[in-house]
Amino acid sequence: MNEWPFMFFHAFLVYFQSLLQGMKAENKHTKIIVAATKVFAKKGFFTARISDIAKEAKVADGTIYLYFNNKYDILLSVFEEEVRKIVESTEKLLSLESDPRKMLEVFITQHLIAMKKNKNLAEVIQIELRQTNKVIKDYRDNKFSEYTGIIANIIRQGQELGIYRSDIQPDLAKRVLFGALDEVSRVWNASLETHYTVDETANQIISMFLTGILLDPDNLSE
Amino acid sequence: MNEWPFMFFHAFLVYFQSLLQGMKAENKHTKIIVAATKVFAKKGFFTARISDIAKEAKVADGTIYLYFNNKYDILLSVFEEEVRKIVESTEKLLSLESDPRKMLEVFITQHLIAMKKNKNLAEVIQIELRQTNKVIKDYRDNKFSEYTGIIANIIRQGQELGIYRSDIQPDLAKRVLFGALDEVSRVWNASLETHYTVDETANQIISMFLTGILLDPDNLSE
Amino acid sequence: MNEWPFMFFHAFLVYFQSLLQGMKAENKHTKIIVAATKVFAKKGFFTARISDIAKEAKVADGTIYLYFNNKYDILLSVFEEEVRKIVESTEKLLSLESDPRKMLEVFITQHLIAMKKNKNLAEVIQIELRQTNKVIKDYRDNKFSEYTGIIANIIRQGQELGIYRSDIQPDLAKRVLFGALDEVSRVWNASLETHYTVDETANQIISMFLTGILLDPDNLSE
Amino acid sequence: MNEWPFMFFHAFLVYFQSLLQGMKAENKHTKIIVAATKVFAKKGFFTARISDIAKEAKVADGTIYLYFNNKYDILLSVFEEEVRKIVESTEKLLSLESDPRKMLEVFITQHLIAMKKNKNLAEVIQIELRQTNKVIKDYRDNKFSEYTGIIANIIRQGQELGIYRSDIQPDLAKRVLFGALDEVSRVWNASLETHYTVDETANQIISMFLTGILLDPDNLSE
DNA sequence: CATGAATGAGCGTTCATTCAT
DNA sequence: TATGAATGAACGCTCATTCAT
Repeated sequence: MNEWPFMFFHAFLVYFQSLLQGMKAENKHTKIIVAATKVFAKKGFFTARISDIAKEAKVADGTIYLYFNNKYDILLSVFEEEVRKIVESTEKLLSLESDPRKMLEVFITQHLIAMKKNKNLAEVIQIELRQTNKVIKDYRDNKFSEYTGIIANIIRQGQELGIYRSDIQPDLAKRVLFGALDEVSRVWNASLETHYTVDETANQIISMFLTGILLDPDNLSE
Repeated sequence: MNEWPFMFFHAFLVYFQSLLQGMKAENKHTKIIVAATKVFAKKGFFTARISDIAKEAKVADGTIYLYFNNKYDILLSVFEEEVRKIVESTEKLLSLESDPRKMLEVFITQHLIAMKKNKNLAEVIQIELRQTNKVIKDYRDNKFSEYTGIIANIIRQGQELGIYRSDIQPDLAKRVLFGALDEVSRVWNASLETHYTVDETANQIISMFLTGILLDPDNLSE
Repeated sequence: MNEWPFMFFHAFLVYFQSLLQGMKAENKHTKIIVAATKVFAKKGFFTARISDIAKEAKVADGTIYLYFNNKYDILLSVFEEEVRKIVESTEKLLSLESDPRKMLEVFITQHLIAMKKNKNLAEVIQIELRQTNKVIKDYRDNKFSEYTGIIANIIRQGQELGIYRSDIQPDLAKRVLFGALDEVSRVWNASLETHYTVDETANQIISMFLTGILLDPDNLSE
Repeated sequence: MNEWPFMFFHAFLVYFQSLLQGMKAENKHTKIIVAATKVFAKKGFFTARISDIAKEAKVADGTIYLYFNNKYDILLSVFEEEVRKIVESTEKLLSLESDPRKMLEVFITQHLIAMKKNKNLAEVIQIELRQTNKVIKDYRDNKFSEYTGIIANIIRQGQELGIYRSDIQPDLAKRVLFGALDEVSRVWNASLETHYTVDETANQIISMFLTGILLDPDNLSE
């Protein structure tokens, strides 16, 4: 039998199908990630049910296990995906700036914007950072520390340029700033009370972090 | 089987036990709180088992339900108890100071000391603040906000005395400071890496919060 | 407080309770074993559901896990219990005999009686021997081989007394006899067709195993 | 996307594939049977997964359902196929013999050889005979009894020729012999311990079954 | 009050089977 | 026919809570 036409067009077939399937698979994976982000944010990791995520993603429960190993794997994926996205967009924005003062302003502003826009994201970071098993934490913190590491790097650059105080420990300052930002956005999600706008909040935090809260810094308590 | 002797002496037993109960009750409640604090800190709220707490407290599982309505009620009690204690000790310390600058130093220092000394406490606050059902959160935040409210009050006092910048929003600043402190202590517990001492950390945070990280505050980015 | 009466009668109390609890626990454990034997026999290990066993034992599903680690542990316990019982009763009967010929008759007869009387037992042995994971099999076969080992021992005794042929391998003969007995009782359970009585069957097997099926053993095929 | 080329050549594809199907169908069916035999033997019916069989047969999971109705149907087919093969080869061998003594020797020897050579076969018979639902059992036993029926027939022939004892029940004897053979081969597969060779085993079983284990059959226990 | 055995609702996960391509 | 992604029913097991003693 001459198999030539078969093989030739089989190539086409495979090609077209791969186009479709790539999209399909991507879509389903993404759909589950998006759904899980929403559900985890709303109910927390432990209270969230696999069936909630499945329903939200409009797939069957079993389908989730075609894309993830287990419930925790979903959380991990959601977290890494969200962190990846924010690291990426942050670095893109920062590449446009060279002044470490401006860079911190950009970091602070975009973090707050991101958290405000995507409340799920804020929640999932909260959950991931505090809700899960310590054993696995270290690995993830390494992953996550890419993000906070950006702050430390900005500060180091500023110190080299003589803009930031050299007695400041960058690794401590990065926690101070991240903690401040995180707590502020936590409250946005947790409480129903009205709060300051993103701009106002960003300005205050920038100002506090850069110049402190003292009216007259030269006049410290004795 | 003749049950008479059993029942007869059971009466004795009950009587003797009742004698002990006045003092015991207090002790049991406390013992459970202490045990729960330890267990929640170690395993997290959802991963902690009632039987873990019971074992740690050396009581029977059922006994816990004589003192608490349900698992969540234990967490709430633990949280409130811990917050009560820290609010109390903080206010006692602050009552000895009048300079708002000194007062912030005291607050920062004692918070870090408390979290370092009692890692369980830090964990439980983390858990309580991020791990539990939103519906109930508002109530507790009100309860908890007594503590962060202290910061806001100090700042307001400082503003009235012209020490702190009047453009700073005290309710925002309290979150910024609490967030910074909380994140720093979270990392102490979460990671095994070595980190700065309490003193060093306190000094850095005090300095950052009061005067900012700029070397020359007058020379802001254009 | 004088604790003497308390402690004295507490001893009574503990004693009485231990009597009750020993019985209770024993009863529940036994109830589950009995129920599981019935259910496994009826449905097989894999088709049997924990809830079936619980229902049969009139306990809650969860109760089963107070007495057994997992489903397989139940099967193992059932098997060991049944084997223990039959080994025990068999050895009791055999201790009354000294003639190895009689002993084999006793073994064969009591095995068939036991299987006929307790069809569940026959089934559970079948299941256990063929239905479960090979990895664990060796351990259990060691346990089970106590029973078939009885046959080998009888044969060895007979060989020493010059009653049984010395060219017979006891370890092979024990499998031959056990296999024959087992297959016969398997069919009793599996098929609905009428079959020979226990006595008739026992006599036939005794006769076949001892003297073979040849009319004239001296006249073997050339 | 223009789907025209895809659809056009899909028609080709289907056409070419249809050409292959006559021969392929046979092959696939056989491939699946062979794969299933292997997998069932290795893991047992319940532990075996359809996907295991599919992988072993190098077909897609769904393909299996083009040839079999369900998982149990596969087992049934495997069993019948294996039994068919062994019945066929056994009868071929037996047709060369006329002496019922020789015939039993042939049956015993070839059964052990077959089980030793094809451990899968032994396992599948074990599984089929003991692992599956009773409801369906009778049908299959009828099917399977073709094989054990051979033993009964040999014995009946021997009885008619005055070679085998006329008091022996052929239907019982067939179970005794099959049970013995089956148990011996079960142990070959189940345990890792060394065991007798096929020849040695066959000789022992032949000898036991024909002449019994007594040294002097005339000297029965009183 | 104290106990801890018992309960049973509830969930994560598996896998035989289906079906669109 | 062939594929394998998708389905969803079903089950083993856990653990907060109850209650008889």
